[in-house]
Amino acid sequence: MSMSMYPSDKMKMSAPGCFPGRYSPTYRGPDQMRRCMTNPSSRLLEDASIMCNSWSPRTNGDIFSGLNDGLLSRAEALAAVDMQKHQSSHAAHQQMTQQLKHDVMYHHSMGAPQRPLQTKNMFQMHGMDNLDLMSDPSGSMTTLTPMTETPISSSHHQLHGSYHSMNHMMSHHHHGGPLSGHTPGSHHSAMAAAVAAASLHPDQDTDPRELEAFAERFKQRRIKLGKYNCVTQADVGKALANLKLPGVGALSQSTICRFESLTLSHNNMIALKPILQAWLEEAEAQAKNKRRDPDAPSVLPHGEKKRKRTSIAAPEKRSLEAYFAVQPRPSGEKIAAIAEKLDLKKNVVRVWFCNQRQKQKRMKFAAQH
DNA sequence: ATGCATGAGGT
DNA sequence: CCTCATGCATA
Repeated sequence: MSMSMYPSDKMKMSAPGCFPGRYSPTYRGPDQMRRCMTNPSSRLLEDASIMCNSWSPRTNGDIFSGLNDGLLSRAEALAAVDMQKHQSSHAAHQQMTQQLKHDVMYHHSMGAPQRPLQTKNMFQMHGMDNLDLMSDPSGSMTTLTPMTETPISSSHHQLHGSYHSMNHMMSHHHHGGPLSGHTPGSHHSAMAAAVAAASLHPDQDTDPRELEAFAERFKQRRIKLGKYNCVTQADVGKALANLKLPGVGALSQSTICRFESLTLSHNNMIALKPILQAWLEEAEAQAKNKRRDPDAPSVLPHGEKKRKRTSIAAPEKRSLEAYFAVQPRPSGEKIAAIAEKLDLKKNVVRVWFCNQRQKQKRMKFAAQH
């Protein structure tokens, strides 16, 4: 691997045609605008007590400890402040707002085994590993332009991360800091030129600014490509499977969108960049001489159980944020207490905290770069 | 564009 | 039970 300042993080790959892709054929999304109005909720005070009760001493004096610059953090801080203010005055009349707790969710019988193309990295940012794709002799880059449904046999490939705990100093940082070095234990990657080329300049690839610039360029060029056809984020995701890069399968619209908007973790951005870059180059090349035919109908397969998304109401959400500001990682018991208090399922609360942490991490990183 | 969820790999 | 990469569903 080119640089492994981090243990792990290889792209695990195996058989090429991997990846069961399942896309919602229904997607076609217009977008919406920002929303969310706030409603007052006096439940905050009570909520606070959950956290305040047996609380670890360290967070006492300063509820801001551990918080930082993220926008989210600021919001949380405000929530925490608000809640403290009320703590004394308080008038907690809980409205048991419990809108129907929509915790409904039929569990879909997963129809698609998803095999994440995961770069198993860990450790906080600083990480800058790249995936190292192995070469693929058959590297026939075939159609990758927006096409429709590719009958990808859902063969999973089990990728696995072999970690090598290497020295991972956190040098690098900022643009310009040529870090390089890295004895590439990696070898043979003489495949997709773009990918290979990309890995030559780790610095540039890991530099937040470079990533940002690339994401922007990517978006513009992606849109240009479509012109009359319109290459959507979903198209790109699907097309990736056609770019037969080892270990690289399709991705969802969500991921492409997040890449473009830089809402992925730093490591994730780094891992995806070479792949998207390879696609972009190939797509533009194809666009030159070819023209894509209007695909075939993919139509939605069958009626499987649809997963229902739980929706946490604004008041509850604010309470959660307040708790989070005080303790981002509540214990199982606390989670249970919070869940009960808010009349939410414990798992919903647990997941909310997990997601909140991921989000906060991204924001912290973004804020410092 | 994003919120909530799943799953793999770890601890 | 966590973190991470991702995805489905939805606003």
